[in-house]
Amino acid sequence: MAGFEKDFVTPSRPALDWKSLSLESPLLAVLPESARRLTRSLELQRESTLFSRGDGPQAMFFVVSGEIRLLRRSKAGGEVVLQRTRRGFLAEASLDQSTYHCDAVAAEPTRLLAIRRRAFTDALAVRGFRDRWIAHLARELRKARAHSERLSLKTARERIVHFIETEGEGGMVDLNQSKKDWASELGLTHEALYRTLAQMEKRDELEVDQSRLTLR
Amino acid sequence: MAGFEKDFVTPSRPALDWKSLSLESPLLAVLPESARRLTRSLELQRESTLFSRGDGPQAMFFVVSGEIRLLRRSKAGGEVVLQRTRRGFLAEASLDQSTYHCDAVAAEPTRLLAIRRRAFTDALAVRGFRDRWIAHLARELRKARAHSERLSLKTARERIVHFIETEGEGGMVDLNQSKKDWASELGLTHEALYRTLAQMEKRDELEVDQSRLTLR
DNA sequence: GACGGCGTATGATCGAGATCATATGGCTGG
DNA sequence: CCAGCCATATGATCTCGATCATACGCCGTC
Repeated sequence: MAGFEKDFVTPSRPALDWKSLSLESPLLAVLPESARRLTRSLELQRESTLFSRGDGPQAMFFVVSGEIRLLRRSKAGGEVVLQRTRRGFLAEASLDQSTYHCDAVAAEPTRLLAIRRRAFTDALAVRGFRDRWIAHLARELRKARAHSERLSLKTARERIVHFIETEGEGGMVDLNQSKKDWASELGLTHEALYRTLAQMEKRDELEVDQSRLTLR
Repeated sequence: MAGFEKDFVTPSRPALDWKSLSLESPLLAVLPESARRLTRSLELQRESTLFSRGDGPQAMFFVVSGEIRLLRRSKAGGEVVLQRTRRGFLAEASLDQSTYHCDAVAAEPTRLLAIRRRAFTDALAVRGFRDRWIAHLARELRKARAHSERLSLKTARERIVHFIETEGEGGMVDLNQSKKDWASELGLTHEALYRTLAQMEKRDELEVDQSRLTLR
């Protein structure tokens, strides 16, 4: 755990900037002061381990930048990615597990917040925070299920349309990521995405203006 | 809403069998008595609508049998499935929405429970139930994310391995569904699944014994 | 006991996307 | 200012899974 325990007993450290963190996530904005006091920032290098299977969860993590992957390694040496998190809470389900069931590894240099577990569960006793946490989980769940449904569509065109219909407003979305990243979110290679976008544009099914996509 | 409102004011109806419902879901097992009293059973025919976009949520639904699909219809007539639910809570995120953002339609004859919304949110104030609801959401979220991750794998073989590694125990799973249903969960046609299983078995990568799959 | 429906299984063919390759423009850091 | 990196973009080829077809065995029904 990379000397993680020590961080909480170290008396004083550079104060976190909760103003700007609040912009990262509405949930951080309402995190009670008592929990904020027991929150620390940490940085991980590429490939370094945040926690391992069997560890007891000590904290709730929030990825500020970079990427954490949850993975399960089989004896055969194969590894399977359970989840990738780039910005957002990590392993929300770990709160009520006595040990982690997977490993967490930084896929690139990553900055995250660690909210002491006990402080976080105490925060959940606070009505306002708890309600938002429930709402957060429910929203993430809806998003994840829509994502699954999208990935089970077979053609690039269908996935694109599904994305615009579900993530957009009245047949229009503004991508807030590169097309390359979008391609991987859609479970496609970037080549396939570029091609399909070009084709749909030629057929007048879609209008592409930078990162703004409009369905016809 | 299929005369749904009326159900709650009708004074007495055949009592629900909470014993057997509790076996369906551990959450139903701990649903407080006050909420149980405001729970009704309903049956929907194939193609009939449970609720429509713009309706205010009146209840939390639990699908007992059959299938409900949440879908968004575009003006162009295209429809996009956001989620399919066969057994389990439906649209957990609807609790804190003032109106539904999608339609809900029965894909086949479906039996479900409707827990009056107010009764459900009141139940969430009860500590024991709330904690379990949070745990439920977190677990479903983990499952949904693992599912997405699996669907973003490109080959049938990889998806099968991912499934066994994540859903199974020590490289072994017991499917509790037909291979055909499993194929659709994996985002494959059943033909592709049968073929890949046969191939993996021939190569001694996998042992298939009825619904029991063991990875080597 | 015949029939129909469904899950299981495999063969043949086709096509969409993966893969590999190449090119261009923009941004950044030395 | 140039070199290098990355997102964008498109061409050529190949592969895996989708699709269509056929068959078998099980089970419940009439």
